[in-house]
Amino acid sequence: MEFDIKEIEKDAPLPLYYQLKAIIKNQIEEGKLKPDEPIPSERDLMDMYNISRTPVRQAINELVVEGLLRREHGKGTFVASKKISQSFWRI
Amino acid sequence: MEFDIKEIEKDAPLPLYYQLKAIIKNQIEEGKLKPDEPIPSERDLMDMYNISRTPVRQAINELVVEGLLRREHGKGTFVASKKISQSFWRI
Amino acid sequence: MEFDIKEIEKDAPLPLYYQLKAIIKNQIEEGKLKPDEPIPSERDLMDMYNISRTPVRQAINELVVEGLLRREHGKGTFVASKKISQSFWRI
Amino acid sequence: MEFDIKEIEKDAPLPLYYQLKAIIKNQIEEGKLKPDEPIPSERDLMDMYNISRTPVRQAINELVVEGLLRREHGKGTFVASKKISQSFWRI
DNA sequence: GTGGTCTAGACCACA
DNA sequence: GTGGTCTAGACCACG
Repeated sequence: MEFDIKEIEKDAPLPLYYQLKAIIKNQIEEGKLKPDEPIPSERDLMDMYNISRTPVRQAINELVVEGLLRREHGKGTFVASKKISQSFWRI
Repeated sequence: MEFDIKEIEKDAPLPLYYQLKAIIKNQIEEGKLKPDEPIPSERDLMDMYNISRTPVRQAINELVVEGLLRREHGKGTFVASKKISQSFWRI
Repeated sequence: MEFDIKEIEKDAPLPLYYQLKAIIKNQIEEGKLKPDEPIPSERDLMDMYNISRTPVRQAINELVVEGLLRREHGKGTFVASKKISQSFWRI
Repeated sequence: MEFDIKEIEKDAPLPLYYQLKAIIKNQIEEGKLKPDEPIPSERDLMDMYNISRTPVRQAINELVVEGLLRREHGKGTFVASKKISQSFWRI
């Protein structure tokens, strides 16, 4: 698993969660995060970007809803296996 | 000893331990588990419901506190003998 | 709030949670922790004693059952307000 | 970590724990198990040799006393780091 | 950023 | 071979 810690701009006009969401989404689409691989834990993301829990969870939540990520309680958050379900629900 | 393996819903809004607690409680109250009979071991409950030991122990713990179960180290967990103690502690 | 970080002995015959429970209990009874004051967070206690969350929670759980502590989700764990409830439940 | 599952003879005149102890000792001395490496868990050893918990623990206990193994609660049992302590205590 | 729940293990103490 | 304790994490629900 690779995870680039690109920058988040705290003064940017874009919400923190939105920037983080874009970063994660990018890494999935670029293939740096592969299906069924774990992404960094919520706590790690908080520390990596020095942001609080709220934007981290909002970013992940939306990516889960969009079908790009899958959470497993007590285990972690993973890149979704297939993009089928994603496009299915997006209709 | 009979023990029905009703279903636990992993996506339910109710915690796993709470669902398991309700199942055990139910079987005691329906008389499927009788006083002084053993319930399945913690490891068996883990396997039966495909859950981890933590929710199993929490379910049992609470039923012990409520006076419905009694643990015996090295021997097992049993349905409490009388309901007297139970109602006694309930005020 | 004062909290003395007395020692926990990892090789002691007493379980870690039991030692921690005694430490907290002591400080309440000595008045170093006063009613409605918060005790250190679970994660702080983990760090202070270099132990895992399990014994920390077990120590606190038992003190809650004994009426010495009160938890507030999202806020913290506090010394119980009165000792009345405590002795009440003790019979 | 390598661990050869040599045979244990259940009908042998030697106690099970003694045979297991010899097997583990052998693998440490042959260097198949290296310092600070974990040995198989107690449960795994039970399953590997189809023996009960008692001989497994007795074998490990004695190797701990002899300074060849070191236990870490909740983590595992490891080959001792140095043989110094071992010979030290053996005097 | 707390407490609440859970995973997936391990060793320990008691029959 | 049970229940008891512990490790080292994770995500969840609530401020």
